Amino acid sequence: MLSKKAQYAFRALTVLVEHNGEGPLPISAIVREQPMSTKFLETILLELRRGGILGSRKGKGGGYYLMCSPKDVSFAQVIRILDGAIAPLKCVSLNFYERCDDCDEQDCGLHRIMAEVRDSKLKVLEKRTLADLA
Amino acid sequence: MLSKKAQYAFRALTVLVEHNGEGPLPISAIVREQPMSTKFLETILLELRRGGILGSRKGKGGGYYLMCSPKDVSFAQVIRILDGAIAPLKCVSLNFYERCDDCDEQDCGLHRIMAEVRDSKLKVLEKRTLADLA
DNA sequence: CTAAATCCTACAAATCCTATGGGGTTATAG
DNA sequence: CTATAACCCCATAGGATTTGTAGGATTTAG
Repeated sequence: MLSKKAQYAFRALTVLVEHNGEGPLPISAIVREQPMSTKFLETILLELRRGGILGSRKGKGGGYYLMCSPKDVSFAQVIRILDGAIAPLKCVSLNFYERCDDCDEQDCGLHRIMAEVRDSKLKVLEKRTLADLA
Repeated sequence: MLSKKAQYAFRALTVLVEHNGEGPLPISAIVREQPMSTKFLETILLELRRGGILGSRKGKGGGYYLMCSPKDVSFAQVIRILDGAIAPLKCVSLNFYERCDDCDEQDCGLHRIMAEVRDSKLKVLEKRTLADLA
């Protein structure tokens, strides 16, 4: 399940996509279009900035803006920044791999099938981009 | 992400599949093959029984057994019993639907794409069965 | 009757998610 | 230069969920 954080992120990104190219958009303006906790959104946008998806400008007239064209930011990127692994198990995650203590990974049926699930999710989440939010 | 509960469930089900047809298998025997907390597993097997996947027999010589042939129990069934929704959002869940307060569902980009993710997960999870665990 | 099992409910412990608070820093306008 | 608007950062509170445990009740075989 997507966390609230990721859900809010997509709502905020929708607004940023709509205003893409108009220069930095302050949090207050985002919240005006998509009502949510300003403070919580602040931490989310910060994470997206650290994740390289957003840029920011400080001070008066500042705000957040997309670093790339919407069509170049996949859903997978956004979800990984905010929720971490897309795979249903750490031991089949491409980006957040952790060894599994209980199975030998080569000969584990669960492992094999969860890798299939991972791939089928990624097929959608890497194809879909912020441009599809509109 | 799969919960520990679901992971333990699949490990236990693997054992039950291997011993399918041999009559009831007690928890103690399952734990001997797949080490884990006996008590925790007890609650898990109980849920699987209530979910209709397992049957049980009480008393001496009792234990748990599969209600159907392994090939007739999909991963989706197991996951729904233990973890609930497979969809990444309640508002696109087939079995655990809840209305979404923040979007109008018809015209929500996130909604649309998460439904795609749900479908791609289900395509794998409904096809794969306990028979694939071996 | 006794031992081996499941059944059931409540709860304890730990972790994670959600959200808030407060102060600090930076940049612009005037 | 000052006021103000805005992002930056961290700590933490509160709640929800997950994970695991305890203890007793019930059932069945021998």
